[in-house]
Amino acid sequence: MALNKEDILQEALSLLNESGLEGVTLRKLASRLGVQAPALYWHFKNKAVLVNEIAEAILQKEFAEIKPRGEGESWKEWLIALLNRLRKAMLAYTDGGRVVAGAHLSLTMADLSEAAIKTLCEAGVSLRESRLIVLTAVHYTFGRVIEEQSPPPKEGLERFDAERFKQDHPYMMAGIEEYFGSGRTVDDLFNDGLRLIVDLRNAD
Amino acid sequence: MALNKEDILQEALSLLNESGLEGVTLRKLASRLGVQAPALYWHFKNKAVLVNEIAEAILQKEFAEIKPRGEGESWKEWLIALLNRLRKAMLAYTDGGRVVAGAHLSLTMADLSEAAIKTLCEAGVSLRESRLIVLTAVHYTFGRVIEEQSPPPKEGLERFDAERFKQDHPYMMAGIEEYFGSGRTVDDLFNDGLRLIVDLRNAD
DNA sequence: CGTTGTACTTTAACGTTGTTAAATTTAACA
DNA sequence: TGTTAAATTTAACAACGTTAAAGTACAACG
Repeated sequence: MALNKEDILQEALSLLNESGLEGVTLRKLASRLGVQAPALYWHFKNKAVLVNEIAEAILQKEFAEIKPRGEGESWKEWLIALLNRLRKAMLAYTDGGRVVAGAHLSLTMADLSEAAIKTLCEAGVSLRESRLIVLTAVHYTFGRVIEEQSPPPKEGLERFDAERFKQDHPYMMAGIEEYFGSGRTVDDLFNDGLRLIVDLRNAD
Repeated sequence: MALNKEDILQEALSLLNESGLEGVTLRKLASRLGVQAPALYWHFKNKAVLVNEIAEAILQKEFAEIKPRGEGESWKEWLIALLNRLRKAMLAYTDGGRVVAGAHLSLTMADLSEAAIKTLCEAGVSLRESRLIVLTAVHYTFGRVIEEQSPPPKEGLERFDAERFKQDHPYMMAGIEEYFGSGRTVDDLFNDGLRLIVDLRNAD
């Protein structure tokens, strides 16, 4: 019963979720599949392409098909929904942001960008602005998710004077308190930023 | 003549530029410093904190001091200039984006964010919007630089049908041609995106 | 002068990683 | 059955981060 690319990727995904990107090791992955590490080299030429395919698999779970814009839906709402799905796809796996953003040459990302630019154009936005908005929103989403998935402050990593920090960054602290104190979440924060980019400044 | 943190970081920076992040190995770094690898452990508790300090050093080269807003300068221009410096700092080193974005708990980044939010507030922007704009712009910059520093398509990495790709992504291709064909650069693209975020939609 | 102690480095080793070469098993088909 | 291609194993390599222990330098102190 020969191994199969789909199964390998499936197991790689759950290993990723359990151990993080650094934990995805060829031997661990092989062992879970009941096989020796070098066997994987028959299916992937090296680890880098394995990771690339993991990224593709992550995206594919959410973007098997890309919903076209609905009737009563503005292109802005549509684009925001699309990028929420992109974020969700990456957040679904440990280090998903780093994995996906680091994967160059992703077909799914290309299809997604193509669909987005096309949708904006067909809604009357110029080609240049369509591309600009989509690229900006995508990169924002990458940067944002990578930050969200950064490891927690690592309790006690060298002595870090929290009191001193607060004192030196009053605006940051006040801003955090003001924002989350009013019941908003990190999802809201992501979408508020997105709305800046698509120029939906005072909506919802 | 004992080693010294500054010298180690300086050498680490040049090694980073020559070999990329994966090339920054404790043995290579030690060898350049005329020392054995374990010697570095007296100065850094492990490689992770070494890399964190490398990130800090990268930022510090550009942000030893943060220029306050000038007289005739709008907060939008000021913020855009600041983020251009941030991008420049990261682009100055191989994998600088990944290194800096991956470094959590960077004091320089915190100071930078604090200064930015403060500057916007003092220019009359609300605390919430100041924070929102700054966070969004910073994450956009991270995502963008990481993408810019992604390794070149790796000539011939598995068979990749460029012709097919162009055919399947006409809007992307047209958008690229339209943009760069008119003499614009990647720096322009970065700034055009930035202007979306700070709401400077039709200015140059 | 000799001793003690702290700052810094080396030597030696461990376990783990990605990867390759070669031998070997498994499956498919004539 | 015999042959060929597909798939995996065994064995090994160099390189990695990291630790423990020993060693060196040098200042301070009695």
